[in-house]
Amino acid sequence: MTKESNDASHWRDFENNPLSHSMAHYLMAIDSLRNEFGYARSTDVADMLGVSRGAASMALTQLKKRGWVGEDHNRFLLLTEEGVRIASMVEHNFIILSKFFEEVLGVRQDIAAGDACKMEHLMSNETGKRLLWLMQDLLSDEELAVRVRERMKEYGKGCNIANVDECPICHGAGECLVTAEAPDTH
Amino acid sequence: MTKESNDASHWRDFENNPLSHSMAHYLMAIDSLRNEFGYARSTDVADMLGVSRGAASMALTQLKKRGWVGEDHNRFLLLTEEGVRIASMVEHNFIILSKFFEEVLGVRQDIAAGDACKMEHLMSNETGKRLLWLMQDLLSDEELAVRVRERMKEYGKGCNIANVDECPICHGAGECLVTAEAPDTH
DNA sequence: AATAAATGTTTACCATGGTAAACAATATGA
DNA sequence: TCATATTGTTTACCATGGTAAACATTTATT
Repeated sequence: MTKESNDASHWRDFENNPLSHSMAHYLMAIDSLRNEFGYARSTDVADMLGVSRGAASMALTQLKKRGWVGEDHNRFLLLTEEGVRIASMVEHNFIILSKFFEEVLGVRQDIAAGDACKMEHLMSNETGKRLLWLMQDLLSDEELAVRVRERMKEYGKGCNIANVDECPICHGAGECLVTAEAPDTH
Repeated sequence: MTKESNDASHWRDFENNPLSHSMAHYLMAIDSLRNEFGYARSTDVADMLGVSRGAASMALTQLKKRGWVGEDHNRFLLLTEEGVRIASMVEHNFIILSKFFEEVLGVRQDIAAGDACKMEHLMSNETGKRLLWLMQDLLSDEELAVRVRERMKEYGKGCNIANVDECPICHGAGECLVTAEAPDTH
């Protein structure tokens, strides 16, 4: 294996993701505003997202060009069919991820929501649907679900793996985060 | 609730993440090169990541300023203690996520790896450690693990939830992705 | 209808993180 | 040693996605 073949081709899929985090939130803001107030204007979107009217104006121009946003007969913003599909997927991914982190893994609510918000637009539909499929069981009252949740309750103040060799992931090879403190960067 | 209070304050944590996707991969490239060849130079990093030497030069200057990268007595690139910690966490997160997607959820290997690569630097240590804790069980041969994996095998060609009302997440409210096709954007 | 307020757009700017190309500094080999 | 390669850095540029401020347009209100 040459060093070039290692990683070069795929790591930049992140920046080439067809849907940016920013665009996802513009779409969801329109969806949310229309559900709550029945209409959405550029300024409302800007206020909801906490950006300037100029930023919203330019972003919405892009979204219209991509065919994800349109206007209704009153010139209010409207998601196209495709726009609705994308916004729905991201919203669904957020709910799936945050519920999984919070209700299955037992992560603190704000951390769970923060992590989910960052990842929501990056999880593929395939992964999202399978995670949902699993959670149908894990959030039920059946024995399997109860035992998984019981197991997570044993996760104490920190991870109780005392020895790095016990890590089922790295098997003690190299640096292991099981016992490590979180860096300042997270 | 005003519309402003909704979402404005947190969705931009994504772009304010102290560790960018790009920076994470520069750190991991140095780690990987040193493990494989015993040294890492700017050009090697550029080749491994498939970017120009100029881009690598500028990125590495930033990483040195942040105190995550240094040079050894031969002027070869070196991760600082903090750099190692960050690179390790991201690498660990990648392994945890891709194993979870592939071996627990049954996602196709390339999709699992792609999703994990995009999310690796965004998952908090808290969430990562708890997911690892859960996977210690789910990847074992114990009854609980076997039953979870059996359950995932029942996930057929698609999600078999025929009716949106059956979705345990949205309970039929609004657009539901359970039965939806993946948009082109993923 | 005239004025004022609200809304929307454009412009010049910022930062990140790429490129290509010019240039500078090191190695290396005849 | 001297010429050539390799390695590293800088520069001018690109795109995304923000800001503030100027400007234009639309909607109310008197």
